[in-house]
Amino acid sequence: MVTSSKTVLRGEALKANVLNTALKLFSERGYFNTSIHDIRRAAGVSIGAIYHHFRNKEALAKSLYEDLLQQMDQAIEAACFDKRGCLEKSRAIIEKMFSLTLEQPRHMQFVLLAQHREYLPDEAPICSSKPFQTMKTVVLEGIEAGEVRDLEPWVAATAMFGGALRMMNLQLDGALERPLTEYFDEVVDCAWRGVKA
Amino acid sequence: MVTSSKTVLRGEALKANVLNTALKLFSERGYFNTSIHDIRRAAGVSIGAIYHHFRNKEALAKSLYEDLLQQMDQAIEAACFDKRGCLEKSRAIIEKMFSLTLEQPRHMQFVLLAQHREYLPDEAPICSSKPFQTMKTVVLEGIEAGEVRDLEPWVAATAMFGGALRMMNLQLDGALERPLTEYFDEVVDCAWRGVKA
DNA sequence: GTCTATAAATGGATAGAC
DNA sequence: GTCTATCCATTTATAGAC
Repeated sequence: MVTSSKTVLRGEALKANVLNTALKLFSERGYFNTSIHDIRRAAGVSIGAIYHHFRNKEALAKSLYEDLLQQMDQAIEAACFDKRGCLEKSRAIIEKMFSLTLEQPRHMQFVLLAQHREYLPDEAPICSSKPFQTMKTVVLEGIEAGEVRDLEPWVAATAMFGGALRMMNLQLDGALERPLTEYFDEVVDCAWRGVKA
Repeated sequence: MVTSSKTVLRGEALKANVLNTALKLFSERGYFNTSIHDIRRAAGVSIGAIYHHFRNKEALAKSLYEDLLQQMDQAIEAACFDKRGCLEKSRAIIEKMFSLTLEQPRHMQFVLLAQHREYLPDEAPICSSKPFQTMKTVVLEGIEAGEVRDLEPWVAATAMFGGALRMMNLQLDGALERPLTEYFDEVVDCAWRGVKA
C-alpha cells in the first residue's frame, strides 16, 4: 500500500498515496495538528496535486472517513454473513472488530475515537452510522427471536457491545498488557450473560 | 455561574468567568475551533487579561480538564462513600454519572469525549485518570469479596461500566428519545448479570 | 495532472500604556 | 490587573507555468 518515495506517482495512484498519508497523519496527530503542507511533505507530492484531487482539506477527511466506515461495515457484514443467531453474530462482530483494532489501529482510531463533527459539521454522529446500526439490528433480531431478553433496544445494544468497545479503546490507548484478542472469550461471555433470555 | 456581561469582573472572578466561557466554547465547538479571540469576545474581557491568568491556550485547557476530572472524581467518591458491596457502589457511580450527563452535558462532553492528547501532549489517557481508576477498584474489590466472578480485571471493569458509558455517549450525541436516567435500572441490571458471581 | 510561488486570512502571543 | 495595538508564524487555498 505504501509506495516507495522514489516512484513518481500520478493520477489515481497519487490520489491513493495522498489518502494513505493523510490517514496516517490524521490518526497519529489528529486532524487539526496536520496541515496540508505536512501531508504534501510526507506524501512527496505538491500542494497543487492534492488540491487537484480534493476540493479542500475537509473533503479529504470526509472521503477518508466515509471510506473507512464503509470498509468497517463490509468487514462486519461479511463476518456475520454465515452466522445464525444473535450470540454467534455478535461473537463474529466483536472478533472482527478486535482483529481490526490490532491489525489497523490507525484506521480504528480515526473512525472510532476522533471527534469528526469538529471538522465535518454535516456528518451524522458515529452511533447512527451503518456498522453501529448493524450491531443494533443483530441484537434487535435476538429480542424478536426470544434469544435476548425484552430490553429497551439501545440498552440491549450497548450492553452487548459496550464492553467490547471500551476494551478496544483501552487497547488503542495502550492500557492493556496483552493483545486484545486474548480477552475475547471473557468479553463476549460477560456481554451475553447480561442480555440473554 | 454565568455573570452578567454588564458587570465588570476583576481578579479571581474574571479568571473564573474566562474558565466558564472557555469550557462552553471548547465543549460546543472543540478546542481547535475556539480561538483565544473567541474566548475574549464571549467572556467580555481583553486578551491581556486572559494571558495574565494563563500562560497560554494549552494551560487554560489543562486547568479546565484537571478541574473537571477532579470534580467528577469527587462526585463519584461521594456517591459511593456510604454504600457497601460492589453492586451498590457501581449503581451509585452509574447513577451519579448519568445525572451529571444530564445536568452538565458540556462538562461531560469535554471530559469524556474530547481527544485531549491532541492538545495536551503530556496528559495521561483518560482511562488511567482517577475516576476511571475508582471504577476499576470497585469491581476489583468485588472480585476479592467473591461478589464478582474471577474475571480479568480490565474485562470485569469494562463489562460493568462499558454499557453505561456508551449510553452516556448516546445521550450526548442526542440519539436517545428519553432522558438517560430512565434507562438506568435496565443498564445496571444487564451489567451486573454479566459480572456477578 | 502536477508543479512552484504567492495571496489572504487567522491565530497565538507580546509590548507597553493605564 | 486589565487594556489596546500589533507582531509574527502558520495555514488554507489559488494562480498560472509547464
